[in-house]
This record gives sequence, structure tokens and C-alpha cells, in this order.
Amino acid sequence: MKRKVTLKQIAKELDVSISTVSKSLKDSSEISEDTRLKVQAFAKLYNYKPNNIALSLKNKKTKTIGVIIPEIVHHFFATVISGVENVANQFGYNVIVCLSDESFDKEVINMEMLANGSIDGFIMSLSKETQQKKDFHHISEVINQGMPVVLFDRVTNEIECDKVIIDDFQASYQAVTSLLNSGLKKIALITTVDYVSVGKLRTDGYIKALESHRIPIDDHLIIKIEDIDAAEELIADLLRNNDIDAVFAVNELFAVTAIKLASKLGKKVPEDISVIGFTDGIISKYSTPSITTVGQNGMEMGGKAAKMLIARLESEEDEEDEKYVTEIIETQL
Amino acid sequence: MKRKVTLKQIAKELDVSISTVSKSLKDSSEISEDTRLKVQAFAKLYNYKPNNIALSLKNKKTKTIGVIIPEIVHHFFATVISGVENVANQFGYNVIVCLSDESFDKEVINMEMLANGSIDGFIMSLSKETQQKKDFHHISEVINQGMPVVLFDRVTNEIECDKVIIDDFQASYQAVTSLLNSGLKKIALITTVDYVSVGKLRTDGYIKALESHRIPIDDHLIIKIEDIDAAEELIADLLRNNDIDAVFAVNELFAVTAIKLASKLGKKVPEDISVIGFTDGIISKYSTPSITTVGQNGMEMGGKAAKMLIARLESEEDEEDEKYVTEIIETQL
DNA sequence: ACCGACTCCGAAAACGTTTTCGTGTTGAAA
DNA sequence: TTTCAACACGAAAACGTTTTCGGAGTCGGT
Repeated sequence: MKRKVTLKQIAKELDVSISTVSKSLKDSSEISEDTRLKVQAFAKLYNYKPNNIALSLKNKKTKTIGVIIPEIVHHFFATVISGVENVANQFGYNVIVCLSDESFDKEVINMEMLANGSIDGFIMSLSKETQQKKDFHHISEVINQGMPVVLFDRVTNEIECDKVIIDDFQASYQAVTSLLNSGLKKIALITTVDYVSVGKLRTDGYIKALESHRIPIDDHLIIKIEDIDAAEELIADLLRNNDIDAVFAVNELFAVTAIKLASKLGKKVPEDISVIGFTDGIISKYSTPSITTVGQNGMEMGGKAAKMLIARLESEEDEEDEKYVTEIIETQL
Repeated sequence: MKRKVTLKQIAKELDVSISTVSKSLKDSSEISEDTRLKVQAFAKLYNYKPNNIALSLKNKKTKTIGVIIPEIVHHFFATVISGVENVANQFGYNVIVCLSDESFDKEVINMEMLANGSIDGFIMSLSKETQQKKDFHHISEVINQGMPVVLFDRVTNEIECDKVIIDDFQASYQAVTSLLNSGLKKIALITTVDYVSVGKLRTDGYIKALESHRIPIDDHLIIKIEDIDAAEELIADLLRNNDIDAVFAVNELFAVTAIKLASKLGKKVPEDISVIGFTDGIISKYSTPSITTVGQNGMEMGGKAAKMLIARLESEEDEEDEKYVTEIIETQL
């Protein structure tokens, strides 16, 4: 078992100084060709590779990016990691993955573990609990220490940083259009109140799609849910009082609830009534009956997030832009 | 933006030495209560956390384990990572993930990147190309340098190290039994030649299951495929010449081929003929028509692998066992 | 008054690297 | 012969820790 060889050992073996060895391996012109070649040959023989940890300490850069996601067994997040890993590798970065398990505490702990020098920057999607608590101090703290963060998918307005999200308007438009193209006419919308930005955008997409098909907007088919507890009743009313072809839900919970209630009313999905919804990755796609969802192209999201993060890392040398951008990526059904 | 505070800065600020600060924070009895409390208060105020990189360099331990898998978008591998991450976190380890993308070269590059001090040990599953080339020098090299490796699922006999695999015999027995319990009688077996250990074990499970149900073994229903190119023809013959209820295939390729050929012969899967196969993660479960597979419980595999690796890492202090074990995991359908 | 012991603290080495700044030797020019 | 540049190399600092060792000061006992 031959342990890893260090500069010091090579230096001792060849009876030169550590500096000489280091410079030789870097093809410095300070070193005579004689010694340079000698050192290089020796280093190659012993398969010398510089120690990454030492380099990290010296350069104050780890060439590693940390990814914190709620779960990895959800296909969406797996594709995101895949995308991150891919471009990270292209730029010589490694990826360290932590799972928050949808728990606020684990998210905090993981961030603290990584923030102490282990990585150069974060890519993350908020855990469910964090979104509920609306407590983002751990994130702003990290940003405050000068470590860049890129949020994706589950983001928040309360944190200023780079973000990657999907194009809600376009996705919504596309989803509803596809329903219309299947010949469905009476399409209900289950959305949130307008001050939830995501809900607003998705609602706009719905309206735009109907207008494009010259179908009048029927306000009875649109319910805006404010109180989550009242959701079930409202949706039940909607389904009972209207002869609906399809339901478009702006999140997974609404979609699943709609399916559940429709079944209860004796309507079959998707034969009698189509349901289409956004997937936010919380409820996996393995639910039954299978539900058409707006795909979020995790691969592209991850790739874009990684590119943004790396761009910030490499530019940080000079001066920071401080202008945070929010990238929007297209979706598909 | 307040950057991270170091021991040196605290020392300077309080006009004591670095050693004093370090010891104070470690509650050393060498330090008077006065200074100890003063330092601790100051450190808390500035939210001091020791720099992980520096610790790694000093301790020659990174508390990080590297995972190299062929793909992450396959559910099986995602669950494995989940399992690894879970127990790793319990023991205070981080997980760094690299994707070989089924490519030998990427596998080698990734290993070399990580082997230079970034991690304490590997958990990996061989890429397809690596298995074909039968070139494992990169792995033995790493092991030779004293870095422990745990292989899972896609392993090889040519490397001596800890391994985690599934119980082929038991899984096979269970799969065939389930077919029998569904009332199916004429069950064909598509397997490999006996010197492939995995194929042999799975064949044994098949035989045992039949015997348990007192069903005679019909050699016509068993084909052992040596040359992969001849597989299609042999399977076609099998399906054509026998009135088969079900097919049990020892790997995914055979299973998929069987399904394809059965369809071609006008038999519907799974109505006319059931197909059950092992999934090795190469072909995902999203194939159509859906195929019953032997689940590999990635979560448990990952967890076990992580436990084995960590055990070796922590024991290495004293003396090594050098006795490598191969853990076998139960499966479920 | 002297010695030992005890308390409290700092200097320094170590981990492995890069890089700046000497420094000694050589050769040639003055 | 002196002087100066060029060349080849080494010493040392720096990154942030931990830990060993030694030293200064005090106190009590003889």
C-alpha cells in the first residue's frame, strides 16, 4: 500500500527544496531544464497529484458546489442534480448533495455544515417546512458571508439572490391550450388568490389560452382559493354545479383534490373529466390515477442554476455585479 | 458583508494568542475561567465556526464520502443515494456525488478528482462500459492508496473490497413463487450460462420455487444464453414452440427482448403471458408495457454501503481487518 | 530564602501547497 | 580585477486549525 506522495517527499528524495519541486511541476522558467525534467519524471513515476484540500485552503476555493434539495427520490430533483452535475463537471467543479427531507431543521444544519468552507456556493430548493415557516435567516446569513446562492423551483421573494424558475404564464397557456386542442371546451380553473404571484401568472396563462381560442371566460368556472381549508368544499361545489370537461389546477394539491372529489361524484378521470396540474415535486408522479402534469425540465433547470452560480463564482474575483437575475425556463407537458 | 471570522482574528481582537482562543473554545482546563468565558462570548457574538478545510488538512480526514454511480435519473440509484445520505448524515459525513454516465472515462476522471484528498472513501456502482472493458485499474489503484471502497449492485470479482448486493437466489425464488401463486404453471426461464455466478444463483432460485410447488422442471422451458447475439433467436424459438404462461428473465435485456418478441407473435403482455425480470437499473422502469421487476431496495443498499464504509473509516485508526465482506440484501417484488 | 508545584498562557510545529523574495554562483563586460 | 546581470535555487510566509511543549509567574512549605 503506497500512500499518496507529497511535494515534501519528492523534495527529500531528490535532495532539492519543496519550492523547486513545485515550480518544476508547473514548468516554471526559474528552474533549469535538468532539474525540471528530473522532478517531472520522478513525480510521474510516483503518480504525484496535488492534494486538493491543501489547494482549497491556500486558494480559499474548493471548486465544489453544494446542492440542498428536499428529496432525491422524486424524479424532478434527480434530473436537476443531473443537470447541475453535468455543467459543474464541465467547469471542473464537484457537487456535494444534501437532503433536507422537507425539514427546516435539516436544511439549516446542512447549510451550516457546508458553509464552513466546504463549498464555494449553494444551489437549493426550499423545503416545505421552510416555506411554511417563512424563516430564511439561514440563507441570508450565508449570502451575507459572501457565499453566492442560487434558488430554483421553490423560491422566495424574501431572499435576494439568483433564481431559476419556470415560465408559469407560458406553461399554463400551453397546458390549457393542449386541453382545448383535445376538443375540451368547459375548462375549470382552480387557482390561488391573485396576490400569490405564481397563481396570478398561471391564471393569466389560462385566460390567454381561452381567449386565443375565442372562448369566453366563464367566471363560474374559476375559483380562487385563499384558505386552504375551504378548498375541498369549493372544489366540490365547482364539480357538482357545472358540467365540466376538464380541470386545470395551479398546483398539485388542488389537482389531487379535484381528482379525489371527481371520483367521489362518480366521474372517471380522465375519461369523463381531464385533470391537468403543475407538479411541484412534493407529491410524486406515482399517484393514481395518473395525472397529466406540466413538466419542469429539471435537467435544464439544474444546468442553468449551475451556470449562474459558477459565473458568479468566477467573476467574484474582480467586482461583483450585485444585480441578481431570475432566469425563466420553458416547460413542456 | 461580514466574512467568516478566524481564530487569528479573535486572538488579535482580544489580545491573546491563537492557542488560547483554540483551547478556550474547546473548554480546555488550561485556560482560566476568565479568559475562557471572554473568548467564548466573543466567538459566539461573531458566530465563529471552525473552517472545515483547515480541519480536513490537519486531521487528514474530510468527513466526506464520494459516491460514483452511472446515472441518477434512474429511480434505483436515486434511492441508493438517499440511503447513503441518510446514514452518512447520521455519522456526520457529507456526500459528494459524481455521475459516470455509463462511461468508463468519466468514471476514471471522477475517481481521480476525488481521490486527491477530497474524500475519505468511495461508494460506487460500476458503469456499463467499465463492466464491458473489465478494466478496474482505477479502483484497485485507489484501494492501494489506502482509500476504502464499497461496491454495490454492479460489482466485480476482480476487485477485493466490501460489497453490497442483493440475494439473487432468494429474489429469484420469490419472483417465480409469485408467478406460481397467480396460478401460472408453465413458466419459462431465460438465464445465462452457469459460470456467470449471478445467473446460476437466479436459476437455482427458479428451480427451487418450482420444486416447492411440486412442479417438474421442464428443460425445454429453460434456455441458457451464452452468446448475446444469439439471444433473440433462442427466445423466439422458446416462445413459438411452447405454450407458455409466463417468462422469468434474469436480467432486464432478456425480459425486454422477451416482451418484444411476444408482442410480435401476437401475445399480449401481461394478459396472455406474464413477464418478470430483474432490473439492473440500466433500462428504466418506464418502458412499455410495464414489466414486473424484482425491486432492489436501493435505500437499504445505500444505507448498508454507507455503514460499511464508515465502519472501515473509523476503525482504520487502529489496525485494519483486511477481511472484506459482501453484504447481501433481501429484495421485494 | 529557596524549591517545588501549580496555574495560565504563548511559541511553534504540523497538515500540503503556492508564491514572493531573497541569495549564492557564474559568466561576461568594463 | 571589479561589477553587474542572469540564472538556479531555497527560505519563508500564507491559508486555519490543533496540540505539544516550555516558560513565566505565584503560592505554599520548609
